[in-house]
Amino acid sequence: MPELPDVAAMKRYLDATSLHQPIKAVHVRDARILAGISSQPLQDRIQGARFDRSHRHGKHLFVSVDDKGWLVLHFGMSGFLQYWRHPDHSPRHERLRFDLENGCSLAYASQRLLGEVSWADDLDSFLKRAGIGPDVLDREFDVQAFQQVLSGSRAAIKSALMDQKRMAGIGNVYADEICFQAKVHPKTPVNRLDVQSTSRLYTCLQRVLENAVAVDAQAEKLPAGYLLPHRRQATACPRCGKALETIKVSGRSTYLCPVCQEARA
DNA sequence: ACATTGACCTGAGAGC
DNA sequence: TGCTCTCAGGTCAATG
Repeated sequence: MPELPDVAAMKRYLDATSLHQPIKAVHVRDARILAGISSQPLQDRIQGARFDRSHRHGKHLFVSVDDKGWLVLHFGMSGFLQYWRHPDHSPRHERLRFDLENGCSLAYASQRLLGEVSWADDLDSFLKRAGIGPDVLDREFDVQAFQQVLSGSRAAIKSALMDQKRMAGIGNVYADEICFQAKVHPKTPVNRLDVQSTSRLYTCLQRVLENAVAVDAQAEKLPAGYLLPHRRQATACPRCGKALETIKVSGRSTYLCPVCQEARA
């Protein structure tokens, strides 16, 4: 689930529920989720403090803790946040829980443990050290920046879109959507894209992600004509009605319309 | 440089 | 019901 729009929705959720409350207790329910910090130091830093504000970059959510540093949340394939009031509503795969002063709790849950929770003293150095590229919805990530991070690549465009070192935020599902909207075959090598296709990809990237953020990443609320809600049913192309195709690109399941996204390479 | 594969984990769902 | 197999929206390392 958690690509840029999903993480943006979780940021909104966290901001609306959990900021400015003193944190009474921190429960590490499964320490395997922690990376680069162990339970005790994490508890020491957070217990008694408050979450000030949050910041999203790509698929990472950073939560400022009393301006002393950042709790870093990455959700892997199956992570999410849940906030609740009554004690028996904790989510199934709760890995980390914060009990707030107001009696409510915020949990980081993750079935598959593929994400990780860590700590950063400074955002920029964290991102730099992790090699994470620019956030694709950052103002500064304009079409020139997009061309720049693609230049010299011979990779399949879908793989390049998903490469967090080039640009951060796009995952398997939205990469498919962007290619579909731009009418580009996901396997097209980057160096064989013409100027029009590249700029169309950029425009679609922005529009798709902004639309998804606007509806909190709820697939059923996306505009008509999107591919995403039809995943897994492998039905008909929402644009031309022809049968959708399922292939592998860099080992990942890929949905496309072979008519609308005709391969030219 | 790039694709592929397997690993990391834990299920859900399909097929038998 | 229960078993086995495949698949899942992320990323990393090893290999060709």
